[in-house]
Amino acid sequence: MGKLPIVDGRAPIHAFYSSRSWIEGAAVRQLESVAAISGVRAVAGMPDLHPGKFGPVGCAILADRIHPAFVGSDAGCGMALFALDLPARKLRVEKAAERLRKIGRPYDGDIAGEIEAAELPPSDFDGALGTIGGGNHFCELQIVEEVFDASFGIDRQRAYILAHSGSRGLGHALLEQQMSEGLGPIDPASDKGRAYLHAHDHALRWASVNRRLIARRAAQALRCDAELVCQCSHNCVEHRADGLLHRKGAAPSDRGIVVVPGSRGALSYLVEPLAGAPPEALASIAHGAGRKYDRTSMMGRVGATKSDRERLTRNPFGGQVICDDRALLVEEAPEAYKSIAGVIADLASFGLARAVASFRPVVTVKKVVDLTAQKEDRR
DNA sequence: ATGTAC
Repeated sequence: MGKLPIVDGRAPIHAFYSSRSWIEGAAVRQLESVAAISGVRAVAGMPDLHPGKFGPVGCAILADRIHPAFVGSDAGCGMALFALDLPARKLRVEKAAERLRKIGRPYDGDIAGEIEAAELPPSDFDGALGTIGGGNHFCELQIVEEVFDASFGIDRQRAYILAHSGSRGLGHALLEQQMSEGLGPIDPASDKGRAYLHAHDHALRWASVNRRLIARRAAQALRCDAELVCQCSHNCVEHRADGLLHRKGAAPSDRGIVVVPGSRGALSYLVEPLAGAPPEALASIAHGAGRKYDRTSMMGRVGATKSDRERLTRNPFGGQVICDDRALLVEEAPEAYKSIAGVIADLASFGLARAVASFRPVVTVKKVVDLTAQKEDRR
């Protein structure tokens, strides 16, 4: 974060992680820098905390004004879980992977119709609707590993889709605009504040529609239907009675069940946030495993030979990874992430959430390079 | 993170 002014003293930082969650010193320093910013009222660090470009990821920040940097470049990014009417026992990994490959290509359906049906205003970035994007985004076919609480209707006979994506170019343009204006805090009652919140809300709705369309495309590819189980954003800001609550890589704990995914080589957990959670957690929980190692160090850690790449396209459960981008395949290797079991154990021991069910990855779709389209482009 | 800077 660099040097930041300390004006009113420092806001309280509450950490909801133990030593088992591999918290880097750099991430804690970023948290302290945030707490020292004038007008910041409280900071909560989650067990998936790790350093980010504009500040810590895996935290909630309560402030007197809007800080676009705390929302980051992908407002609305989040998780959505869907149940498929597809029997888990009928799944064949190779066949499913072959069918799911097509969702890595641009959506060739009626985007304008989707935008209209969702009552979204048209935008310059609608061409990306229904696509996964890059970075840590994915669409994963999963089966149930274990059900801890049957009352939420998780059915071990069914297959599931987990979509992690965001607002694509829309959120990026929103932060770019703020950066060009100095990236300072904004009074929510000002014209600028209202304009930011309006664009932010648009990005959140767009991202939610995007995740639903990704899941629908996946279901169509698998010749079945998808039914929403839960969805939420983990990059956002909301106006509350006690201030502006920013979540940067933190899921809400006041809107029902939440998926906390592990890496593509680990289980994902559906959790129930607990009503009796301490208020210092700022109505938030962890949003995933959290990065353990930065992207640039991963090539040296996992190797770059053909056999290294082959290993990276499979997961420890016998599942497959679809990722044509070699660098991304390495950067997002399971080894780059913390233990999701440790994150879930921390959430439980601090009284923030309890596990409802766990899921195992069968096929993870990342970036697909369409060779036929490339050839056509060259002509 | 990015219809991805040069």
